[in-house]
Amino acid sequence: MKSEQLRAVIWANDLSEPELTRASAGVVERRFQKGSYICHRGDRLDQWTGVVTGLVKMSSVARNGKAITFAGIGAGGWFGEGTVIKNEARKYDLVALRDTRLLLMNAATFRWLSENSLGFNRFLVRQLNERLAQFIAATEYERLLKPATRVARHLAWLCNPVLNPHVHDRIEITQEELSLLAAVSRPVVSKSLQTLKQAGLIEVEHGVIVIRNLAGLADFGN
DNA sequence: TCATTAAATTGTT
DNA sequence: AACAATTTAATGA
Repeated sequence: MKSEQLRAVIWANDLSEPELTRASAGVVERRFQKGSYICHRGDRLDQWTGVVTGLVKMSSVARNGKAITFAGIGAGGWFGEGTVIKNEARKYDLVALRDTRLLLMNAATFRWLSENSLGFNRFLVRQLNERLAQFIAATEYERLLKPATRVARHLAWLCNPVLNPHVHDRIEITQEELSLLAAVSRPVVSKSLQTLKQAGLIEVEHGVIVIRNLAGLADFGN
């Protein structure tokens, strides 16, 4: 991939010119159709992955057969550093919820950057810290039974400026996609969105949700 | 550019 | 899960 294309990526700002050149040599773009698996749990997809456009769901299947969603990754988000760093199999499924363009960085390039680029490591620490905060919040939210609260949290996470920097206050997501993320039925999403709208936190358009009050969303139900 | 049609999305039963 | 209503996207004049 050309280094000019990589400049649009959030961590490119943290890299020096030679580092950026090196990085771009190890990155390729791939497209995934709506509904297709990017990888299954147990695969050895040892590539660091970024979302250019689209929406990816990280999920797993529990022993009782129920699907558990960990997180949705939107435009500008990067994931998979854990499997690359530890060189182990994926611990979750990755599904494209809509047509998605991904950037894949091979493991050798990732390791070179983490060993040579201070800026790259700064980015990684910031990202890991933010994700840790999100997962801690997720353990708490499992006990929250109110559907509107679950939907609100997922919307707030999708808007997280550190994890999904290119998602701003306008999320292109259908209620069906949101129901897949929040693990509730689509009618419940429909009702929940109306509740959140009445609370003045969001605006609902067709295939689009506009965030009016991000802090309020993250805090909804508390 | 505008009208017609097909497809997607939403809200409700 | 299935329905009707609404909006967008696609097609062709």
